[in-house]
Amino acid sequence: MVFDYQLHLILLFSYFAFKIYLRIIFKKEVKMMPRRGPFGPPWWHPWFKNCGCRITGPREVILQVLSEMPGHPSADEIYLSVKKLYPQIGLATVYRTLDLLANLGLVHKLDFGEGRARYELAKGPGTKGHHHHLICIRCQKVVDYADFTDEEREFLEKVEKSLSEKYNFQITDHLIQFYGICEECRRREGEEK
Amino acid sequence: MVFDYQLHLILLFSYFAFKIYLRIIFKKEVKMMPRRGPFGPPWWHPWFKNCGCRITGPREVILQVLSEMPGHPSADEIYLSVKKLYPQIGLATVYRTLDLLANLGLVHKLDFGEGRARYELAKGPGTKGHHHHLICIRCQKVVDYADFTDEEREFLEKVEKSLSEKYNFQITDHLIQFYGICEECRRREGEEK
DNA sequence: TTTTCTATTGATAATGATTATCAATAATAA
DNA sequence: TTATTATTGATAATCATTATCAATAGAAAA
Repeated sequence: MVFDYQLHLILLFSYFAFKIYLRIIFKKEVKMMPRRGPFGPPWWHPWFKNCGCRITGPREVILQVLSEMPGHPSADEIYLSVKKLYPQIGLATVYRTLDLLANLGLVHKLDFGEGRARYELAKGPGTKGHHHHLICIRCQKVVDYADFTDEEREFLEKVEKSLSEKYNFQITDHLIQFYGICEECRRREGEEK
Repeated sequence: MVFDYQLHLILLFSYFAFKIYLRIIFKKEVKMMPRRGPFGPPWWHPWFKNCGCRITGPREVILQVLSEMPGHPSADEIYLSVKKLYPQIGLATVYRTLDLLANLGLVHKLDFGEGRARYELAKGPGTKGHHHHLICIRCQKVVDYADFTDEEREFLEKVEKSLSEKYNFQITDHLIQFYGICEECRRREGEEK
Protein backbone atom coordinates (compact mmCIF):
# COMPACT_ATOMS: atom_id res chain seq x y z
CA MET A 1 0.00 0.00 0.00
CA VAL A 2 2.65 2.48 1.03
CA PHE A 3 4.95 1.14 -1.66
CA ASP A 4 2.22 1.62 -4.23
CA TYR A 5 1.93 5.24 -3.27
CA GLN A 6 5.68 5.79 -3.43
CA LEU A 7 5.87 4.10 -6.81
CA HIS A 8 3.16 6.39 -8.04
CA LEU A 9 5.08 9.44 -6.87
CA ILE A 10 8.29 8.22 -8.45
CA LEU A 11 6.59 7.55 -11.78
CA LEU A 12 4.88 10.93 -11.71
CA PHE A 13 8.17 12.63 -10.90
CA SER A 14 9.93 10.76 -13.71
CA TYR A 15 7.21 11.79 -16.13
CA PHE A 16 7.58 15.48 -15.39
CA ALA A 17 11.36 15.28 -15.27
CA PHE A 18 11.43 13.65 -18.70
CA LYS A 19 8.97 16.20 -20.04
CA ILE A 20 11.14 19.06 -18.82
CA TYR A 21 14.14 17.34 -20.37
CA LEU A 22 12.40 17.08 -23.73
CA ARG A 23 11.30 20.67 -23.42
CA ILE A 24 14.90 21.77 -22.99
CA ILE A 25 16.05 19.65 -25.92
CA PHE A 26 13.29 20.63 -28.36
CA LYS A 27 12.66 24.10 -26.94
CA LYS A 28 8.91 23.66 -27.01
CA GLU A 29 6.04 22.27 -25.03
CA VAL A 30 5.74 18.52 -25.26
CA LYS A 31 2.54 16.67 -24.50
CA MET A 32 3.15 13.00 -23.91
CA MET A 33 -0.25 11.85 -22.74
CA PRO A 34 -3.67 12.75 -24.02
CA ARG A 35 -5.09 15.60 -21.97
CA ARG A 36 -7.25 13.99 -19.34
CA GLY A 37 -7.90 14.29 -15.68
CA PRO A 38 -5.18 12.25 -13.93
CA PHE A 39 -7.68 9.65 -12.76
CA GLY A 40 -10.58 9.97 -15.19
CA PRO A 41 -11.63 10.00 -18.79
CA PRO A 42 -11.04 13.04 -21.01
CA TRP A 43 -13.54 15.85 -20.52
CA TRP A 44 -15.15 15.43 -23.93
CA HIS A 45 -16.35 11.83 -23.45
CA PRO A 46 -19.73 12.84 -21.97
CA TRP A 47 -20.52 14.95 -25.05
CA PHE A 48 -19.93 11.97 -27.32
CA LYS A 49 -21.81 9.49 -25.17
CA ASN A 50 -24.67 11.93 -24.93
CA CYS A 51 -25.37 12.03 -28.67
CA GLY A 52 -24.73 8.33 -29.25
CA CYS A 53 -21.39 9.01 -30.93
CA ARG A 54 -18.59 6.52 -30.55
CA ILE A 55 -15.29 7.42 -28.93
CA THR A 56 -12.64 6.49 -31.47
CA GLY A 57 -8.91 6.85 -31.90
CA PRO A 58 -9.07 9.46 -34.64
CA ARG A 59 -11.53 11.58 -32.64
CA GLU A 60 -9.40 11.45 -29.52
CA VAL A 61 -6.31 12.51 -31.44
CA ILE A 62 -8.11 15.30 -33.30
CA LEU A 63 -9.41 16.73 -30.03
CA GLN A 64 -5.99 16.45 -28.44
CA VAL A 65 -4.39 18.24 -31.37
CA LEU A 66 -7.06 20.95 -31.33
CA SER A 67 -6.47 21.56 -27.64
CA GLU A 68 -2.77 21.99 -28.27
CA MET A 69 -2.76 24.10 -31.44
CA PRO A 70 -2.67 27.83 -30.83
CA GLY A 71 -4.57 30.29 -33.02
CA HIS A 72 -7.09 29.28 -35.65
CA PRO A 73 -5.89 26.26 -37.66
CA SER A 74 -7.51 25.24 -40.95
CA ALA A 75 -8.73 21.70 -41.63
CA ASP A 76 -5.58 20.99 -43.57
CA GLU A 77 -3.29 22.23 -40.81
CA ILE A 78 -5.17 20.09 -38.32
CA TYR A 79 -4.88 17.12 -40.69
CA LEU A 80 -1.10 17.54 -40.92
CA SER A 81 -0.73 17.84 -37.15
CA VAL A 82 -2.87 14.78 -36.53
CA LYS A 83 -0.87 12.82 -39.10
CA LYS A 84 2.23 13.09 -36.89
CA LEU A 85 0.53 11.32 -34.00
CA TYR A 86 -1.72 9.08 -36.07
CA PRO A 87 -0.25 8.56 -39.53
CA GLN A 88 -3.12 6.55 -41.00
CA ILE A 89 -5.61 9.40 -40.56
CA GLY A 90 -7.61 10.42 -43.65
CA LEU A 91 -8.43 13.99 -44.57
CA ALA A 92 -12.12 13.12 -44.87
CA THR A 93 -12.15 11.96 -41.26
CA VAL A 94 -10.77 15.31 -40.15
CA TYR A 95 -13.52 17.15 -42.01
CA ARG A 96 -16.19 14.81 -40.67
CA THR A 97 -14.96 15.11 -37.12
CA LEU A 98 -14.67 18.89 -37.25
CA ASP A 99 -18.21 19.02 -38.59
CA LEU A 100 -19.41 16.81 -35.74
CA LEU A 101 -17.56 18.86 -33.13
CA ALA A 102 -19.02 22.07 -34.55
CA ASN A 103 -22.52 20.61 -34.31
CA LEU A 104 -21.88 19.55 -30.71
CA GLY A 105 -20.65 23.06 -29.97
CA LEU A 106 -17.19 21.85 -28.96
CA VAL A 107 -15.47 23.86 -31.70
CA HIS A 108 -16.23 27.11 -33.48
CA LYS A 109 -16.00 27.08 -37.25
CA LEU A 110 -14.58 30.43 -38.31
CA ASP A 111 -14.54 32.26 -41.62
CA PHE A 112 -12.01 35.00 -42.21
CA GLY A 113 -12.84 35.34 -45.88
CA GLU A 114 -9.92 33.29 -47.19
CA GLY A 115 -12.05 30.72 -48.96
CA ARG A 116 -11.45 28.07 -46.32
CA ALA A 117 -12.73 27.49 -42.83
CA ARG A 118 -10.68 27.77 -39.68
CA TYR A 119 -11.40 26.14 -36.35
CA GLU A 120 -11.06 26.93 -32.66
CA LEU A 121 -11.75 24.74 -29.65
CA ALA A 122 -14.73 26.21 -27.82
CA LYS A 123 -15.03 23.99 -24.73
CA GLY A 124 -12.65 22.29 -22.35
CA PRO A 125 -9.85 23.36 -20.02
CA GLY A 126 -7.58 26.09 -21.27
CA THR A 127 -9.93 27.45 -23.92
CA LYS A 128 -10.46 31.14 -24.25
CA GLY A 129 -13.82 32.51 -23.23
CA HIS A 130 -16.24 34.30 -25.51
CA HIS A 131 -14.36 36.62 -27.85
CA HIS A 132 -14.44 38.21 -31.26
CA HIS A 133 -11.89 38.61 -34.01
CA LEU A 134 -10.02 41.53 -35.42
CA ILE A 135 -8.76 40.80 -38.93
CA CYS A 136 -6.14 42.62 -40.97
CA ILE A 137 -7.46 43.06 -44.52
CA ARG A 138 -3.91 43.16 -45.86
CA CYS A 139 -2.01 40.29 -44.23
CA GLN A 140 -4.98 38.32 -42.83
CA LYS A 141 -3.49 38.42 -39.34
CA VAL A 142 -6.16 37.69 -36.71
CA VAL A 143 -6.21 39.10 -33.20
CA ASP A 144 -8.58 37.74 -30.57
CA TYR A 145 -10.51 40.50 -28.90
CA ALA A 146 -12.29 40.01 -25.58
CA ASP A 147 -12.65 43.44 -24.00
CA PHE A 148 -15.74 45.59 -23.46
CA THR A 149 -17.74 42.54 -22.52
CA ASP A 150 -20.05 44.48 -20.18
CA GLU A 151 -21.29 47.00 -22.69
CA GLU A 152 -21.22 44.33 -25.32
CA ARG A 153 -23.34 41.92 -23.35
CA GLU A 154 -25.85 44.66 -22.57
CA PHE A 155 -25.97 45.77 -26.20
CA LEU A 156 -26.32 42.26 -27.55
CA GLU A 157 -29.03 41.32 -25.08
CA LYS A 158 -31.02 44.35 -26.14
CA VAL A 159 -30.61 43.64 -29.83
CA GLU A 160 -31.36 39.95 -29.52
CA LYS A 161 -34.49 40.67 -27.51
CA SER A 162 -35.66 43.14 -30.10
CA LEU A 163 -34.96 40.72 -32.93
CA SER A 164 -36.78 37.89 -31.19
CA GLU A 165 -39.87 40.05 -30.81
CA LYS A 166 -39.85 41.77 -34.17
CA TYR A 167 -38.97 38.88 -36.46
CA ASN A 168 -39.99 35.92 -34.31
CA PHE A 169 -36.50 34.50 -34.49
CA GLN A 170 -35.10 32.41 -31.69
CA ILE A 171 -31.57 33.81 -31.59
CA THR A 172 -28.95 31.14 -30.96
CA ASP A 173 -25.70 32.84 -31.80
CA HIS A 174 -24.04 35.92 -33.19
CA LEU A 175 -20.93 36.83 -35.08
CA ILE A 176 -18.97 40.04 -34.69
CA GLN A 177 -15.78 40.69 -36.61
CA PHE A 178 -13.80 43.86 -37.07
CA TYR A 179 -11.70 44.52 -40.15
CA GLY A 180 -8.82 46.91 -40.43
CA ILE A 181 -5.17 47.40 -41.24
CA CYS A 182 -2.66 46.27 -38.66
CA GLU A 183 0.22 48.39 -37.43
CA GLU A 184 2.79 46.48 -39.47
CA CYS A 185 0.91 46.78 -42.75
CA ARG A 186 0.20 50.46 -42.12
CA ARG A 187 3.89 51.12 -41.56
CA ARG A 188 4.86 49.15 -44.66
CA GLU A 189 2.36 51.04 -46.81
CA GLY A 190 3.59 54.35 -45.41
CA GLU A 191 7.15 53.51 -46.48
CA GLU A 192 6.09 52.57 -50.00
CA LYS A 193 4.71 56.04 -50.70
CA MET B 1 -37.53 75.73 -77.98
CA VAL B 2 -40.98 75.61 -76.48
CA PHE B 3 -41.85 72.72 -78.74
CA ASP B 4 -38.75 70.91 -77.59
CA TYR B 5 -39.89 71.23 -74.00
CA GLN B 6 -43.39 70.00 -74.77
CA LEU B 7 -42.06 67.08 -76.75
CA HIS B 8 -39.90 66.18 -73.82
CA LEU B 9 -42.89 66.23 -71.48
CA ILE B 10 -44.96 64.12 -73.84
CA LEU B 11 -42.20 61.53 -74.19
CA LEU B 12 -41.66 61.43 -70.46
CA PHE B 13 -45.38 61.02 -69.88
CA SER B 14 -45.56 58.25 -72.47
CA TYR B 15 -42.68 56.48 -70.83
CA PHE B 16 -44.32 56.39 -67.43
CA ALA B 17 -47.72 55.56 -68.88
CA PHE B 18 -46.26 52.61 -70.75
CA LYS B 19 -44.35 51.52 -67.67
CA ILE B 20 -47.52 51.56 -65.58
CA TYR B 21 -49.25 49.63 -68.34
CA LEU B 22 -46.53 46.95 -68.33
CA ARG B 23 -46.68 46.87 -64.57
CA ILE B 24 -50.38 46.10 -64.69
CA ILE B 25 -49.88 43.43 -67.36
CA PHE B 26 -46.91 41.68 -65.75
CA LYS B 27 -47.74 42.53 -62.15
CA LYS B 28 -44.21 43.53 -61.32
CA GLU B 29 -41.83 46.44 -61.49
CA VAL B 30 -40.47 47.00 -64.97
CA LYS B 31 -37.26 48.89 -65.62
CA MET B 32 -36.99 49.96 -69.23
CA MET B 33 -34.00 52.23 -69.17
CA PRO B 34 -30.72 51.87 -67.37
CA ARG B 35 -31.08 53.64 -64.05
CA ARG B 36 -29.63 57.07 -64.65
CA GLY B 37 -30.46 60.64 -63.92
CA PRO B 38 -32.81 61.79 -66.69
CA PHE B 39 -30.25 64.25 -68.05
CA GLY B 40 -26.93 62.79 -67.05
CA PRO B 41 -24.73 59.69 -66.93
CA PRO B 42 -25.44 56.88 -64.49
CA TRP B 43 -24.38 57.63 -60.94
CA TRP B 44 -21.58 55.05 -60.89
CA HIS B 45 -19.52 56.57 -63.73
CA PRO B 46 -17.48 58.87 -61.46
CA TRP B 47 -16.36 55.87 -59.38
CA PHE B 48 -15.03 54.15 -62.47
CA LYS B 49 -13.38 57.23 -63.93
CA ASN B 50 -11.80 57.94 -60.60
CA CYS B 51 -9.84 54.69 -60.45
CA GLY B 52 -8.95 54.67 -64.16
CA CYS B 53 -11.42 51.88 -64.88
CA ARG B 54 -13.18 51.77 -68.23
CA ILE B 55 -16.92 52.00 -68.53
CA THR B 56 -17.95 48.96 -70.54
CA GLY B 57 -21.15 47.27 -71.61
CA PRO B 58 -20.83 44.29 -69.28
CA ARG B 59 -20.16 46.55 -66.31
CA GLU B 60 -23.15 48.77 -67.07
CA VAL B 61 -25.44 45.76 -67.35
CA ILE B 62 -24.12 44.11 -64.19
CA LEU B 63 -24.70 47.30 -62.21
CA GLN B 64 -28.15 47.70 -63.66
CA VAL B 65 -29.04 44.12 -62.78
CA LEU B 66 -27.63 44.52 -59.27
CA SER B 67 -29.74 47.62 -58.72
CA GLU B 68 -32.87 45.73 -59.75
CA MET B 69 -32.35 42.39 -57.99
CA PRO B 70 -33.89 42.23 -54.52
CA GLY B 71 -32.26 40.37 -51.66
CA HIS B 72 -28.76 38.95 -51.76
CA PRO B 73 -28.01 37.27 -55.10
CA SER B 74 -25.05 34.96 -55.63
CA ALA B 75 -22.55 35.41 -58.47
CA ASP B 76 -24.31 32.69 -60.40
CA GLU B 77 -27.74 34.24 -59.99
CA ILE B 78 -26.35 37.58 -61.15
CA TYR B 79 -24.73 35.85 -64.11
CA LEU B 80 -28.05 34.31 -65.18
CA SER B 81 -29.88 37.62 -64.84
CA VAL B 82 -27.25 39.49 -66.82
CA LYS B 83 -27.35 36.81 -69.53
CA LYS B 84 -30.95 37.78 -70.34
CA LEU B 85 -29.98 41.36 -71.17
CA TYR B 86 -26.50 40.61 -72.49
CA PRO B 87 -26.31 37.02 -73.71
CA GLN B 88 -22.60 36.98 -74.56
CA ILE B 89 -21.56 37.69 -70.95
CA GLY B 90 -19.01 35.30 -69.43
CA LEU B 91 -19.13 34.05 -65.86
CA ALA B 92 -15.55 35.15 -65.29
CA THR B 93 -16.49 38.72 -66.16
CA VAL B 94 -19.22 38.66 -63.55
CA TYR B 95 -16.76 37.49 -60.90
CA ARG B 96 -14.18 40.05 -61.99
CA THR B 97 -16.69 42.88 -62.00
CA LEU B 98 -18.13 41.95 -58.61
CA ASP B 99 -14.62 41.86 -57.22
CA LEU B 100 -13.92 45.31 -58.67
CA LEU B 101 -17.19 46.70 -57.33
CA ALA B 102 -16.47 45.29 -53.90
CA ASN B 103 -13.05 46.95 -53.90
CA LEU B 104 -14.60 50.25 -54.93
CA GLY B 105 -17.11 49.86 -52.11
CA LEU B 106 -20.08 49.86 -54.49
CA VAL B 107 -21.20 46.40 -53.42
CA HIS B 108 -20.93 44.39 -50.22
CA LYS B 109 -19.70 40.83 -50.52
CA LEU B 110 -21.64 38.75 -48.03
CA ASP B 111 -21.04 35.33 -46.52
CA PHE B 112 -23.91 33.43 -44.98
CA GLY B 113 -21.92 30.24 -44.55
CA GLU B 114 -23.27 28.44 -47.61
CA GLY B 115 -19.91 28.00 -49.28
CA ARG B 116 -20.52 30.75 -51.82
CA ALA B 117 -20.56 34.52 -51.67
CA ARG B 118 -23.61 36.70 -52.02
CA TYR B 119 -23.71 40.33 -53.08
CA GLU B 120 -25.64 43.48 -52.29
CA LEU B 121 -25.47 46.89 -53.90
CA ALA B 122 -24.07 49.30 -51.32
CA LYS B 123 -24.22 52.68 -53.06
CA GLY B 124 -26.60 54.43 -55.42
CA PRO B 125 -30.25 55.50 -55.36
CA GLY B 126 -32.67 53.09 -53.74
CA THR B 127 -30.08 51.11 -51.76
CA LYS B 128 -30.74 50.26 -48.15
CA GLY B 129 -28.67 52.05 -45.58
CA HIS B 130 -26.27 50.38 -43.16
CA HIS B 131 -27.81 47.19 -41.84
CA HIS B 132 -26.96 43.75 -40.54
CA HIS B 133 -28.27 40.28 -41.26
CA LEU B 134 -30.32 37.80 -39.32
CA ILE B 135 -29.85 34.30 -40.68
CA CYS B 136 -31.97 31.20 -40.09
CA ILE B 137 -29.64 28.28 -39.37
CA ARG B 138 -32.25 25.83 -40.68
CA CYS B 139 -33.56 27.26 -43.96
CA GLN B 140 -30.88 29.91 -44.59
CA LYS B 141 -33.50 32.63 -44.88
CA VAL B 142 -31.93 36.07 -44.41
CA VAL B 143 -33.66 39.08 -42.88
CA ASP B 144 -32.15 42.55 -43.11
CA TYR B 145 -32.01 44.20 -39.75
CA ALA B 146 -31.54 47.96 -39.36
CA ASP B 147 -32.94 48.91 -35.95
CA PHE B 148 -31.13 50.04 -32.81
CA THR B 149 -28.73 52.09 -34.85
CA ASP B 150 -28.25 54.69 -32.11
CA GLU B 151 -27.07 52.31 -29.43
CA GLU B 152 -25.23 50.37 -32.07
CA ARG B 153 -23.33 53.35 -33.38
CA GLU B 154 -22.37 54.35 -29.86
CA PHE B 155 -21.30 50.82 -29.00
CA LEU B 156 -19.33 50.33 -32.19
CA GLU B 157 -17.59 53.69 -31.89
CA LYS B 158 -16.48 52.77 -28.39
CA VAL B 159 -15.24 49.35 -29.42
CA GLU B 160 -13.48 50.58 -32.54
CA LYS B 161 -11.73 53.32 -30.59
CA SER B 162 -10.58 50.82 -28.01
CA LEU B 163 -9.36 48.44 -30.67
CA SER B 164 -7.47 51.17 -32.50
CA GLU B 165 -5.64 52.12 -29.32
CA LYS B 166 -4.98 48.69 -27.94
CA TYR B 167 -3.95 46.79 -31.05
CA ASN B 168 -2.90 49.69 -33.31
CA PHE B 169 -5.40 48.65 -35.92
CA GLN B 170 -6.96 51.19 -38.23
CA ILE B 171 -10.50 49.86 -38.25
CA THR B 172 -12.15 50.09 -41.66
CA ASP B 173 -15.20 47.91 -41.34
CA HIS B 174 -17.14 45.51 -39.19
CA LEU B 175 -19.44 42.56 -39.60
CA ILE B 176 -22.35 41.71 -37.33
CA GLN B 177 -24.60 38.76 -38.01
CA PHE B 178 -27.19 37.09 -35.83
CA TYR B 179 -28.08 33.44 -36.18
CA GLY B 180 -31.26 31.79 -35.06
CA ILE B 181 -34.28 29.75 -36.03
CA CYS B 182 -37.05 31.52 -37.89
CA GLU B 183 -40.71 31.30 -36.93
CA GLU B 184 -41.55 28.93 -39.77
CA CYS B 185 -38.78 26.46 -38.97
CA ARG B 186 -39.61 26.60 -35.25
CA ARG B 187 -43.22 25.77 -35.99
CA ARG B 188 -42.26 22.95 -38.34
CA GLU B 189 -39.90 21.45 -35.76
CA GLY B 190 -42.58 21.74 -33.08
CA GLU B 191 -44.99 19.73 -35.22
CA GLU B 192 -42.45 16.99 -35.90
CA LYS B 193 -42.10 16.16 -32.21
C1' DT C 1 -11.63 61.03 -87.47
C1' DT C 2 -8.09 57.75 -87.15
C1' DT C 3 -4.50 55.63 -84.64
C1' DT C 4 -2.48 53.63 -80.74
C1' DC C 5 -2.28 51.60 -76.42
C1' DT C 6 -3.78 48.57 -73.18
C1' DA C 7 -7.69 47.38 -70.02
C1' DT C 8 -11.20 44.26 -70.57
C1' DT C 9 -13.59 40.33 -72.25
C1' DG C 10 -15.19 35.38 -73.07
C1' DA C 11 -14.01 30.69 -73.32
C1' DT C 12 -11.97 27.38 -70.97
C1' DA C 13 -8.66 25.09 -68.09
C1' DA C 14 -6.94 24.93 -63.49
C1' DT C 15 -7.29 25.26 -58.59
C1' DG C 16 -8.48 24.07 -54.16
C1' DA C 17 -11.61 23.30 -50.43
C1' DT C 18 -15.11 20.36 -49.21
C1' DT C 19 -18.35 16.37 -49.81
C1' DA C 20 -19.97 11.83 -51.47
C1' DT C 21 -19.13 6.95 -52.14
C1' DC C 22 -18.11 2.48 -50.57
C1' DA C 23 -15.92 -1.58 -48.90
C1' DA C 24 -13.34 -2.60 -44.72
C1' DT C 25 -12.88 -1.91 -39.84
C1' DA C 26 -13.75 -1.38 -35.05
C1' DA C 27 -16.71 0.45 -31.01
C1' DT C 28 -20.51 -0.83 -28.36
C1' DA C 29 -24.56 -3.40 -26.62
C1' DA C 30 -26.48 -7.81 -25.92
C1' DT D 1 -18.12 -13.63 -27.76
C1' DT D 2 -21.11 -12.11 -31.18
C1' DA D 3 -23.95 -9.05 -33.75
C1' DT D 4 -24.89 -4.59 -35.14
C1' DT D 5 -23.79 -0.58 -37.28
C1' DA D 6 -21.20 3.86 -36.77
C1' DT D 7 -16.90 5.10 -38.37
C1' DT D 8 -12.88 5.04 -41.18
C1' DG D 9 -9.54 5.78 -45.17
C1' DA D 10 -8.92 6.07 -49.98
C1' DT D 11 -10.45 8.17 -53.70
C1' DA D 12 -13.59 10.19 -56.91
C1' DA D 13 -16.78 13.89 -57.47
C1' DT D 14 -18.50 18.53 -56.80
C1' DC D 15 -18.58 23.18 -57.06
C1' DA D 16 -17.25 28.00 -56.40
C1' DT D 17 -13.73 30.76 -57.72
C1' DT D 18 -9.34 32.04 -60.19
C1' DA D 19 -5.83 31.93 -63.84
C1' DT D 20 -4.67 31.92 -68.71
C1' DC D 21 -4.65 33.88 -73.14
C1' DA D 22 -5.86 35.43 -77.62
C1' DA D 23 -9.30 38.63 -79.32
C1' DT D 24 -11.81 42.88 -78.61
C1' DA D 25 -13.02 47.46 -77.67
C1' DG D 26 -12.61 51.89 -74.50
C1' DA D 27 -10.44 56.13 -74.59
C1' DA D 28 -6.40 59.16 -75.00
C1' DA D 29 -3.51 61.20 -78.45
C1' DA D 30 -2.65 62.65 -83.03
